[in-house]
Amino acid sequence: MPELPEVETIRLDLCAVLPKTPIKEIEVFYPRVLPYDSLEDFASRVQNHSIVKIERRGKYLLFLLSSREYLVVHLRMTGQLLCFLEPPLAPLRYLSVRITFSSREVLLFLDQRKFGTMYLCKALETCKGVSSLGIEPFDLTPLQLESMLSRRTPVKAILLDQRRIAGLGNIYADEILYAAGIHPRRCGDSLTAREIKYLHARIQEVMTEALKRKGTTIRDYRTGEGKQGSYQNHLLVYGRAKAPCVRCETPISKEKIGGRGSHFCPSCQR
DNA sequence: AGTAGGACCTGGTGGC
DNA sequence: TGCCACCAGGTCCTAC
Repeated sequence: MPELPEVETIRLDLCAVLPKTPIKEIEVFYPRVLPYDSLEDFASRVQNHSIVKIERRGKYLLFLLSSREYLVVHLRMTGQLLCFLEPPLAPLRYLSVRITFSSREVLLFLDQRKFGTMYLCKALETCKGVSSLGIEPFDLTPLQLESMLSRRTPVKAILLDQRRIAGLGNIYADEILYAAGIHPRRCGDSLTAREIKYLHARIQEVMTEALKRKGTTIRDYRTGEGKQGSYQNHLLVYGRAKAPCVRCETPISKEKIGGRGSHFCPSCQR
């Protein structure tokens, strides 16, 4: 689920509410949430340390601990992070991890599909997943985009490749390409300089708007405050297969491109 | 270097 | 209504 605007929204919300007090206890209810660390090692390295800062790279959340280690979290498809002042009384479905602070607040990691992961790392440069991430969309220059596109690969696959651009996912890739009027199957090296410049601007525009609206809630995504985002009300192609294009009324197509369901207007996107 | 497919999971939806 | 195949916002791995 969560792409850059969603993860950034969660980060901002958690920055406002997460306590600065030490972590008293960390309970793991689904062991595979920790792909690299043993439960004991993980708990002992987190316990008694506080969260100093929350950063983000691509779709990863990075909790800097007072031990100088990073607690790295990836929400994958259905992960949620919610902070409560008091631990909820009723047992929660899909609870993967519960972090309890010495001031009694709790941070819950809920994950219906259980794809989400958590691990510790000493330095981001050597951190699995994070170290190979590409450029943040907001830092991307038109020139960098041009060099990424100079290959015989569908432009959609290039936008989704986290080693190139970090943070774009399936929803926003479809929306960006629609806004840019570019067919997702076009090879990167077929784009003109003018198209690349326009595409670059649409990346910035869609990401800015999605962030402003605190992300897209299709089903599971919630902000750090447990609320829905609202960009789903502004989607023009994603999830609109067979519905009329808002510009030309041609039915929106849906095809598998680069292994992902891709929505586009066969008339507006060439 | 590329891409296609399967794996990891659970649950909602659409078709019959 | 009931069942089942298929699909889902992400990433990693293997095989071609």
